[in-house]
Amino acid sequence: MHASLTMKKIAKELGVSVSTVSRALQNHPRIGAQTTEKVQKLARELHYEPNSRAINFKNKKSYNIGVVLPYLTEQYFSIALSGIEETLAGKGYNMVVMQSRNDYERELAAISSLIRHGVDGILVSMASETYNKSHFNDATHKVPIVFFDRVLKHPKYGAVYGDITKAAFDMVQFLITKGHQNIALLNGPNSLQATTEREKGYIDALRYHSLAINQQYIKNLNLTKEDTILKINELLNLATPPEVILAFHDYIALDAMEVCKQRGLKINQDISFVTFSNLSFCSYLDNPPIATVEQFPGELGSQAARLLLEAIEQPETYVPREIVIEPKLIVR
Amino acid sequence: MHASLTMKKIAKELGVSVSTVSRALQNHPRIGAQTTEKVQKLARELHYEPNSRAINFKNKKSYNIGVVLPYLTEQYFSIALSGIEETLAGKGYNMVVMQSRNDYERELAAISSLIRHGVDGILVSMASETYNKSHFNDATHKVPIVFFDRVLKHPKYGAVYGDITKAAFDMVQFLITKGHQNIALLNGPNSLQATTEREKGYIDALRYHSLAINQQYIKNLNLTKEDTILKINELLNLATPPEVILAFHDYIALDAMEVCKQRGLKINQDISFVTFSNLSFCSYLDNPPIATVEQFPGELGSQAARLLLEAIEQPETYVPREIVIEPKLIVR
DNA sequence: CTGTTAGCGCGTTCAG
DNA sequence: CTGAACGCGCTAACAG
Repeated sequence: MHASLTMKKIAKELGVSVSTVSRALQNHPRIGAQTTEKVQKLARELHYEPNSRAINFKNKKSYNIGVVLPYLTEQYFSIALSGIEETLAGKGYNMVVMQSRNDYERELAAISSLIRHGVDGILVSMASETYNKSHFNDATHKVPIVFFDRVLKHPKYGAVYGDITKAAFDMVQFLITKGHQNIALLNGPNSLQATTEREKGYIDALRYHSLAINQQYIKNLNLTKEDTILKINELLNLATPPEVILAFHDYIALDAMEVCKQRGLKINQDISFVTFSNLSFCSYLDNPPIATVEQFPGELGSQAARLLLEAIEQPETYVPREIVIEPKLIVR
Repeated sequence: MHASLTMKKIAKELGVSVSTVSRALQNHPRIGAQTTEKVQKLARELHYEPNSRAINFKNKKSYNIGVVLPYLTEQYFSIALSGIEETLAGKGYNMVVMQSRNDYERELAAISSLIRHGVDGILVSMASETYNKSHFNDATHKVPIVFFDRVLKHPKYGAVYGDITKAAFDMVQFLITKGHQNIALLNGPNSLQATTEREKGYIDALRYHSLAINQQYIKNLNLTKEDTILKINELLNLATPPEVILAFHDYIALDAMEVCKQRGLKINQDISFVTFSNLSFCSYLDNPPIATVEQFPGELGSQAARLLLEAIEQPETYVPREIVIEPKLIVR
């Protein structure tokens, strides 16, 4: 770690002014050819690199984007993150990542930390425990915010998400046409917008096919394994247990499957599962969920990043808007 | 996005000097109680927040740490990343993440981008395609570098990694005592230090138990699925195919298992697998690898972060060193 | 073509 | 107790 080499030093060395050095380094046309050459030569020899902190300071930009999401160890989010990184990198931005762990306080702390660290904008996938949303309002006075996947729908914010209602509708319809009638829903927590939408699609499809809605078939989960075990047992204990279960995502399905197996049920025979995420390892299972909804998390992240960059780079013309990514039903 | 609120404005508003505002905001003892109160009150009302870019600039610190790793969608790395994030967050640092995708050029670009963005230090898990290491040398003149997991062993760099030789030795010994003799190794690429170490442990254990080394049982993979399929087929086509296969990591084992199944072999009966990572979803498999090595990636990341913070915060006393995390054999 | 000056926002030293 | 002045490194408007 050398003592930092500044333009000042190379200016003194060459007996020219700092601004001449500055201009020579950026090939300013109004600088003499041999002066420019002389400066660039010495800069190269000394391995001069401009101090990015000074430049950021002057430009009021850091070219850093904050990302706040529940867990980066969840494959779904890590794929989204990968999409974000790719898009940002292409535009010269870097990505600062923080996990909320689905906790409101942590989400709050993450956002304020990012702002204090001087990011140019923030991408957020909301924590499931976030009921009070005022911190987003505070933050957006400082930097633009765009939501992805777990979004807050409000004209003030950009948002990129999948059409969960349609996905749920399509999924249930598919199950009905396959002859299933007793279809249960292991849904997410109430705090997530998608939970309501998923339930709506589920109910709409049943109604559309003139099937009764059984409220006992609808369970909201808090995303802990314990709760999943509790709720799947409640379903299995019903007088008429479901034949198919729509699970919020693959890990919920896996935990529920375990319980079924322990109770002597054969997966995809006595009971089947379908899910709302399409994680790669499911293809390695002997009895994977029979259908799943691909939500294209990478695309989600990428589009959100693009929207945020627009907000940052064209603030005058930018209008917060929502982008909907069509999910795709995949039958295995 | 408001026009930025600076100390200057609140100073003018109150008819005091900027330095008074500065001092009042940090509760400087030599400022009058009511002045301090007055300043802090207005600052609160106006939601004043110090401009971190200015502070970073002055302090020559960004409190940002760069992390470069192959793929953040690989669970192993995302767990490491999670450990890094947690440790850094506790010390007020944020984490800037970039993927090398195992590509040398991308790794190079990532490191130089991070330096240009002004990070205070860099954590690296090397790309498998990185044969030329000079960029690390260049980079470390600007900021400290600490390696984790896929390390470059050199006195100049800090490094945190698992004792792969011992892990491989223990694993093979376990298999031998279980009565296995024909043990093959689906190893990583040659560019990774761990590949050599794993092979050494494997060979040492066989020798220790006076078993012959069969070079045909040792395969190096380039981590593509195609190559895995190729090499497992080569093993299965041998006159005496192996009974057990040590796989570099779980995804390699899964791909290899697929091939075995297609060829009519029963997993854990005709042929068994053991692996060098312990990914959560394996517990959901009907026939998971019979044993695995837990390498504690979160701990690896966390320790590397701690080491790097030491390098950053106590540069005078810091001496680059290596920290070895003992892997643990897990029998299922 | 090049040097001087000013300023970005903040902390700190030096005066008073 | 408080203000003025300076400097961090770089860029750019303003003078020559």
